[in-house]
Amino acid sequence: MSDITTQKNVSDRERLVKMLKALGNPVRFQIIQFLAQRQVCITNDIVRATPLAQSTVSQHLKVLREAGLIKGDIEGPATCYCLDTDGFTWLKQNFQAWVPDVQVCCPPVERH
Amino acid sequence: MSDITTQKNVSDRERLVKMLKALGNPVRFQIIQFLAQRQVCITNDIVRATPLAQSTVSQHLKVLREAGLIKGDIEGPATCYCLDTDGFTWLKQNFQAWVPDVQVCCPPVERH
DNA sequence: AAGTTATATCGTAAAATTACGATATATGAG
DNA sequence: CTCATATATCGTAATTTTACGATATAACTT
Repeated sequence: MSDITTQKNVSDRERLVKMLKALGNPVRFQIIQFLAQRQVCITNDIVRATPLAQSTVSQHLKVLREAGLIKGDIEGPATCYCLDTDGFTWLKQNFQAWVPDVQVCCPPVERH
Repeated sequence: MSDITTQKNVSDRERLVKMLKALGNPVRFQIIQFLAQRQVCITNDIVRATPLAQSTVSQHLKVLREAGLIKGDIEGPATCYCLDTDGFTWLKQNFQAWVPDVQVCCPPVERH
């Protein structure tokens, strides 16, 4: 309990950090934007909206899935992706809770 | 303009993604938490609150600085760090704006 | 001036991420 | 059954990130 890596709410914090990490990549961030706009689409729609190889997109989708940001339902030969409602609700709440609201910062301090 | 990597607001999006990436690392996230709690402290306070080497912490601080999340003022021989007010205000606003608010997701769709 | 403290940067090793092509699997069409 | 389509996974190369020790710099102390 002496350093900042041993605290309470570890699993919540880890979940949040995992989500932020997943979003902190330009390709994945834009896949989320694309999915938010399209609501529902299959993998191939995302691949075609991208300059990347299908396997690369599939890998990014896996990261987003494992972060709890998207859900994929198998529909016949394709996989139908959409945003994970619960995941995003949780993210928005916890982002507000964990990421500091800064009011005043860097007051002039005297250090001796 | 045909794929999702060519859109408007690129620099805002890039700035947001850069911030999310910076936060999407457990060490850096906890440095932010630590700074939010302590308001102001020098590098060595953070190093001592951490199991990591000084150079490693310094490197993480650089990432946070370059993402616009913290500011460092040189005070004598030490550097005095605090959260970047403007950066966090911008982040919170743009997170709300860019990260989708999901209401309904995955309606049952018929695919032919 | 010499020693101490605080920190950033450099060089580098190890690990993780990102991207690709190839492949395996599964579904639907003919 | 065969072919086409859709996608996940595997193997792998290139790049980036993460971490460390060593070093350079800068400011106080004595």
